Amino acid sequence: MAKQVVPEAARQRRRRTHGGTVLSEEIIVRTALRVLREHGSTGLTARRLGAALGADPSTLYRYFAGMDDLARAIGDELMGRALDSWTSTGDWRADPRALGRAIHASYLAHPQAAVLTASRVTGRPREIAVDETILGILRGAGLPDPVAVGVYHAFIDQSLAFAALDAGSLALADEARTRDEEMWRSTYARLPAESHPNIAATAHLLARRMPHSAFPAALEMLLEHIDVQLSRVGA
Amino acid sequence: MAKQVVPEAARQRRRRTHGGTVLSEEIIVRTALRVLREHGSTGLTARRLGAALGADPSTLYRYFAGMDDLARAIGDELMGRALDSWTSTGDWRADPRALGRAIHASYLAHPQAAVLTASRVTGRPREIAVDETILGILRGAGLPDPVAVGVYHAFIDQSLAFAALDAGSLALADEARTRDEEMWRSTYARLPAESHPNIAATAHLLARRMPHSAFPAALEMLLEHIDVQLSRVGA
DNA sequence: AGCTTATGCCAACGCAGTTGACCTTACAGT
DNA sequence: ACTGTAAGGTCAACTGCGTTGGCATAAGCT
Repeated sequence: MAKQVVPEAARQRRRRTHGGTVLSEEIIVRTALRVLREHGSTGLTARRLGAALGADPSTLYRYFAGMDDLARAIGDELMGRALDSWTSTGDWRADPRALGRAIHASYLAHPQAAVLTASRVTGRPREIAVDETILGILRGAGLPDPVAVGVYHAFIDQSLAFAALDAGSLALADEARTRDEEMWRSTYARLPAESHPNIAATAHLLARRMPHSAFPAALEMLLEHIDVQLSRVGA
Repeated sequence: MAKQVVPEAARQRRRRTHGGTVLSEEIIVRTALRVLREHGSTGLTARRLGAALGADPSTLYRYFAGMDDLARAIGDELMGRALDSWTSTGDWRADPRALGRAIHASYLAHPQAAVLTASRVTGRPREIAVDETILGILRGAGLPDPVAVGVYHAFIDQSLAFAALDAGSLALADEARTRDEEMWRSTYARLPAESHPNIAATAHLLARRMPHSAFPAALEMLLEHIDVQLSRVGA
């Protein structure tokens, strides 16, 4: 019966695996992060993870409903780490900036895992905690509820979306990544000025800018937007 | 020899498949889009696509280096459709708004395909055409080159990132999607006000806002940012 | 008409997720 | 301390995946 998954909190009888280790959701997720880092975003397989744990692949189905369920648990872990690394200062401008960067950084610390998970909203406890925190900051700053909800929505989706996109390029194999970065110097820089005048005119700027993330800039635009909204309300 | 892929332009001898159809890159990509729509973002397999084409799966390797190569071709097709559906008006504010929405809409018209491809930058011709167009709009509006490059970067990444994220929720199976949308009414709306006061206070607004995309709002923030930058330059 | 070879098909490889049957051992109740 | 129960481990096998090498055939050139 691989369909019945016992929740972590209700577990009591933990047997040893063939390899001698004692399993738990936490250990499995941590090991999965290691396997992902070592074998890439498509390298997390039940057999490989089982081998890394010293356990049979089918054992995983005692803890997760399937590989998809495991992936969501990994995403929840990254979101939790982001929130843990963040502390409130009470400043409405510094707080969302730091939290956004914490989320982005937490996912980018595990690019291969981020590729797997950042594109989905899980609705798990730690994600909800982040939501509550952001809404609290925005409402505390004085934004009317409808505006706060709109900004919150853009904030969380933007953070996750950029995390997924930036992780994608970061997760490329070394060879592929440098080839990707070189593209801006080779392909784009060599476009003739007649057919692509704007790219040609800014090629040197593009080569410097494109290998980095646009997330910080987008985040500042969001904060700027809050500024404008607050001045309209008259806070 | 499945490694030698003949470029589409150089093809001459087209044989009929067992099913009677005559193949081409375009037909394969179009059929792939159909298979993706019918079977989901993970449902595009060589065997299934072969069956849909009335051809042997291995035949695909005469046209693409592998399933990954096919995926990039699909992404290029979506980007091309976005650019084709857009026409310049000369207005620096209306043009990027319409182009951003065209990109977003083109990907969301094929959510399952977007999930597969929107997270990667291809550097293919049609993507380059979009880049050149945006840079032209921004520089034409009067932005200094460094600012224009920064805004362009945020614009293209934001469009792709949101396309990937929004496509993700749209690509969920019907059953899973409605369950996802209901989450904001059930799970979030039922959170106790003591532990989650901000979510509780705005639950009705969240339920209305969250099922929709935050991309339009983020796009407006970007346009707003251009406004501010232009006023600083003094245009 | 005949030659070349691009382009199709077939069979098979290793690996994937997943499941059902089966042990085995940790704990609860006495 | 003893024992019954079932959680939680293993094993073997299923289907389907991407991919490849060998082979057949028909399209187009001369």
